[in-house]
Amino acid sequence: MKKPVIIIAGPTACGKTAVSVELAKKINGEIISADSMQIYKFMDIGTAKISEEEKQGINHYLIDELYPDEEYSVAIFQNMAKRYYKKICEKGKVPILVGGTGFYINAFVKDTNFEETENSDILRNRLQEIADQQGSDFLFEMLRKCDPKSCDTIHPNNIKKVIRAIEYFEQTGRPISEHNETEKDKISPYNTTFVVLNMERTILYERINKRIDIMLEKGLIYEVSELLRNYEPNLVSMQGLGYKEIVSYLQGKISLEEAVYILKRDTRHFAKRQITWFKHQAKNAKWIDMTSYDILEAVDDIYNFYNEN
RNA sequence: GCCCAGAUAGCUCAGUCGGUAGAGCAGAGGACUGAAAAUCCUCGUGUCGGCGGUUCGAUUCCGUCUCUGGGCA
Repeated sequence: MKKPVIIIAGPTACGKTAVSVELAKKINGEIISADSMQIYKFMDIGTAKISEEEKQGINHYLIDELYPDEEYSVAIFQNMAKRYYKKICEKGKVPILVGGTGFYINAFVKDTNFEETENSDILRNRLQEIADQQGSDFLFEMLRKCDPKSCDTIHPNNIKKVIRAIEYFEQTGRPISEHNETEKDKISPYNTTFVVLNMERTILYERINKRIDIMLEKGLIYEVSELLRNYEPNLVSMQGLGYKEIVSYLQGKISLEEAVYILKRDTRHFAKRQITWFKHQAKNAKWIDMTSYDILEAVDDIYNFYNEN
């Protein structure tokens, strides 16, 4: 029999946090965060991280576990999430995976196979240099030599994807297209109750704009300036929404007004990309429209859906 | 009141030596399998301010009106 897991996904600012805590209270659950940014300590306001009071005594994992200069990735997430999943089950509690990073959720649900490889920054940098100097098309032709099949699915301009494909081949001797093929149609080892929270687009965008205004009031600028005292602005963590824009402002590259405009706009774009991902990836998920829905109404829906499974 | 400059896509603007128009941004859709809050792809018809005139034909030239900037009184 497959092990159960409840997944609460959805775009940023749609109410995942509040719903998940209420659900956890109701079913004796614990929460694993599937969020690529809330893992970092000291990054609280910009990531809209749940506060201690908001947790209401519910255990949360994969929040505040790494320092901003530590590496985090799907593979690391998956590893840690699996460990916490087991731990929660052993306690006799229900594991709830909550977050907006769809890529991570997929990796957990399908138990995607990530092989152990050593850090390859040198190779990545070398390939990036080739792209910068000889052009992205040149790099793309390099990919064609080792993995022609990937050239059908990766766009030549998508340098990050091209680099990863070449890197994969260099490290494993096999094309990544082959790997993707086998992992793609994998059947989940879990019995998933997959819920996607969503909202009428214009309302969601209003909530995003408002949430950013509140972040500013709470001291986002101070949070970022404090981070800059100990961490480099080029860290992956500092590329998060709310951080890179405020860094640009603090460095005098743009005005505060511009920074806020860009932050709101890019967060809206991000939400849209999240929705696109779940539409395509979260098959047999139950979508709940939160536009005029109460948190407890949503919790009831999820509870019923969970019991049907 | 007078003079000057504008009025074109949701916004900022380009352009048509007269043959009904196009960029950026916004917005929409999509991809993604070890950077994912990342990265990348696709999508542009709108009384060209109103009304007249010239013309085969006006968004483009002329007149006039309205509105918005700026200047002079």
